[in-house]
Amino acid sequence: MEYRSLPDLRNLAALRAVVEHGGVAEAGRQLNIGQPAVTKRLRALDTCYGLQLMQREGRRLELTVAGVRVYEYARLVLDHQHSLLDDLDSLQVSENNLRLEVTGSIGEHLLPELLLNFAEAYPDYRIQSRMGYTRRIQTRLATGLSDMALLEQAPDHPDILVQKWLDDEVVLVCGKAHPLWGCGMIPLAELKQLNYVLRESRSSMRVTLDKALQDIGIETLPIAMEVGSTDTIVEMLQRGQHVSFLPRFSVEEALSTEGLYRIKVQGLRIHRTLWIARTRTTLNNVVSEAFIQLLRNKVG
Amino acid sequence: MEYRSLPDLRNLAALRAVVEHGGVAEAGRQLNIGQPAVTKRLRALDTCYGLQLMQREGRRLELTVAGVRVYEYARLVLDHQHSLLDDLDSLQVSENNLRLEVTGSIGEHLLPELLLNFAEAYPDYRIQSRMGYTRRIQTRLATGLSDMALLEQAPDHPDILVQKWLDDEVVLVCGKAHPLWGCGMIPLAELKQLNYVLRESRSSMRVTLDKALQDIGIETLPIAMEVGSTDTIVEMLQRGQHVSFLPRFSVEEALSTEGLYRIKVQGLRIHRTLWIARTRTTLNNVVSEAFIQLLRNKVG
DNA sequence: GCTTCTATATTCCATAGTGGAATATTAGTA
DNA sequence: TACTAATATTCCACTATGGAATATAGAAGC
Repeated sequence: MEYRSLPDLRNLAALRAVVEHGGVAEAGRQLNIGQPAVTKRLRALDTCYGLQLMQREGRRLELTVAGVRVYEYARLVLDHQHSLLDDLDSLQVSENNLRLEVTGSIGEHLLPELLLNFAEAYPDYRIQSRMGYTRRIQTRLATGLSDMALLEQAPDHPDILVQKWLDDEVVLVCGKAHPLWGCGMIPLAELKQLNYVLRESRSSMRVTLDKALQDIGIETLPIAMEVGSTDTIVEMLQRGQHVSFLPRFSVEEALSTEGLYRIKVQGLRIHRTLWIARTRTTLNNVVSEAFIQLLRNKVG
Repeated sequence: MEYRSLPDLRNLAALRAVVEHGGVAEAGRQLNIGQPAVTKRLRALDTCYGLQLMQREGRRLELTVAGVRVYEYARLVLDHQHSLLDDLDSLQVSENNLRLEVTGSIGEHLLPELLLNFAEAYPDYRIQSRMGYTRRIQTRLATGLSDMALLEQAPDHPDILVQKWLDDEVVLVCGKAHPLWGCGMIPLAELKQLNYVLRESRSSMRVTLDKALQDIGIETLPIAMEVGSTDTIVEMLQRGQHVSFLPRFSVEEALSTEGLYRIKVQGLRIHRTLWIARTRTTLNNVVSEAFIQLLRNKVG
């Protein structure tokens, strides 16, 4: 490779900043360097690639066609550098630290209390938690970037150990303004009459739901919208236009404070399991033992 | 972004070289710098990421866990830099230059002669050609990285104009050692008795072939192997174990020199079209006009 | 046209970083 | 213990970097 002609990453960062902040001076401010330094970095990039990457359009600088390519490269590289740092951070394994990953719904609705309880019970141990998609979490477990995960789907990977955690249920709910509020039990056939807002179709909850519905012969529901967050769906249900299927644990609170109503459906009961997944490396880890202890007690 | 703490790309290149050439001294040789310089670059990377990336195992340097991540990042970044340079090269549009892309089979069997003829007829014009997969070619056309393409499949994109070029045919062939050499016509039903080596299933030829076979009620053939290159397949056919379906234009020569034999099949004739695709920007381009002229004449 | 305003480009300089030559250090090996 | 084949360190000439001050270019007002 043309070692001597490699661009300087700070040149690329400068280009990116100029593009994204709309000017050399502002870019300099963002990068904590002066305006002349930024100008010189743009020059250096031009020279490095042998092309003009930006040109003045009036008093503003615009990317040239080549500039666009380089800018995209800059973004790619800098974004990856960012997530590299993140990954390296996750590699800092320590004896008293557990790197935990959870799915979005679990992170929103179950994790906060768990972490508080844990911190109280084991003040010397630390849990480093983050949310992510099931897929990504699996990868991170498998590649040693995390120690343990709480999931809505059991991963199937030779290096990942799974155990059951909680029984959950997918329930049909509506808001106070909906005609079915307080309706009691409805027949199965009525499901097709309703108007749905659901989590996106690749979420674990949807996988369970779609399979369960298919089992009882319902192939499609009238879905008005697919949304990425449970809380947003709960918001939308308040309007009274729609109903939704949601995991029970995530709406427990709304149900008890009467923010949502659970519509029972004759002959429909969708059970599922929440899972604890971990890597072999955590088998003798004290923090993970303590945390699993706590996970089990909270339910017992 | 942490502008001041960005790694130097040459540090990453050094890391990569050390890993891939198995030593600091050899890496230095590859990069045309001395061994001390390489060592210092490794040091600098360690400092930059705050972690040791390689450590001595005996007299050899091995990547640490963190080192593996950084090495992967280095590869990503440097490889993309490489293809960025390639792309920038393709942006060098000029009046007398045509950036042409062709699929593998066309590039191997039809292009060489076309280019020779063109160079002779229009010594002042230049054609810059490259081979690629249909998918990638379409993208490059659409994003302005190339001007024209010769394809086995017509792209469906609003900015890409297509016109028919040649009629082609997909034919069944075998080598001299095969029992069917010189057999004349065989019945359709015998197709399932043969043993096939075909182009990979996502190639344009296969798309045509699979569709045609399906139309006459043949869902699957006994495929012994899928191979990425027509020439390799022709090699393999010489062994006499297998037969193959191949585009006629790519075996024309082998058929006439008796390197291959075409097995006719009763009631099976698979026609298809080869296409000329180009972007709107080439509409007034002199080189593209001349080239299309030539493409049409060669066929008449 | 002339001035003013705002943004980018240039120049000059102190300083930090780079690569090479020579040399020290380390781990394996006879 | 001496030898060998690696990597690490040191020192130095040289280049590149960023800041302060200053020049220049385009837009807008008069």
